[in-house]
Amino acid sequence: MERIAEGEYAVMEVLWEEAPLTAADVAARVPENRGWSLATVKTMLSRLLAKGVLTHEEDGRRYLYRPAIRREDYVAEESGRLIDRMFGGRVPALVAQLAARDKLTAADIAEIEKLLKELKS
Amino acid sequence: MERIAEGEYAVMEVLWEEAPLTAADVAARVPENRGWSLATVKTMLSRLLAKGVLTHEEDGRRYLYRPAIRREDYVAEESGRLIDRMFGGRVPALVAQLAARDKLTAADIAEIEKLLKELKS
DNA sequence: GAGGATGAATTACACATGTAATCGACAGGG
DNA sequence: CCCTGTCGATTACATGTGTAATTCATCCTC
Repeated sequence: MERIAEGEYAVMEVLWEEAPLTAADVAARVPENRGWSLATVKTMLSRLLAKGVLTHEEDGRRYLYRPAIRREDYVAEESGRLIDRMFGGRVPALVAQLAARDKLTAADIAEIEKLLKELKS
Repeated sequence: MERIAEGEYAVMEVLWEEAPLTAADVAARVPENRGWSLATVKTMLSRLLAKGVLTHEEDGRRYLYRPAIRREDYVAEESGRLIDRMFGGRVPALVAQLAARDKLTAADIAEIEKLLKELKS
């Protein structure tokens, strides 16, 4: 699957949240803190189309954009890539790292334990 | 902290494994499948120096390179970044994702549970 | 029907990255 | 002492990315 750059990912998030949308709609929904102009968003949309991760259908003079890939699939791929690169593919190594950095709250721990318990059943 | 590109990261891995090293040593230790020339490795080293994530000391006419940042720190930052972007900062969401994708072996699960149990004590 | 708003497409440009080649200095072998 | 190999430094160049401006067509409003 094509890589999606960080900025482009923000556009994908918008469309995973709600689709189809026009370019203007997407621009309106992109997080404020990006500070993007409509032109910038349109560039992103073109590039995402070129990468094949978006599709568009004509709606009069405009396009309606929608994702061509599923969020879960992309997220799974990226997570896997990071775990492979940084943790030798070992998920426990990632969890150990998070633990060592105090990234796990008591609630997180409880939730993960519950998840794992259900997994085993 | 400065971002480290994927290729550059491979060079950092070498130096985290063993340091200090000369440029030639690093090149010799970079994974084969990269297929990099010595020149390429030297470019990487320069860029990593410029980013401040490596230091070098003179050794006669050569340099000896060594990491200026700790692997754990960098890995922690990158993991955090991914978890923030893709899972809204929620580690359990990441674990759930991995579970749903069958990325967790029984051994992984057992190991993680052990880890979490120790954490609580 | 003319002019402004709005769409997508095209072009722009700087910085990052992958992937080197080349250059000038110098050290060591003959 | 000169040649050759080796060093780091400089330069190169294509592609990706962030961030638009410009262009050209078209629709809507007055």
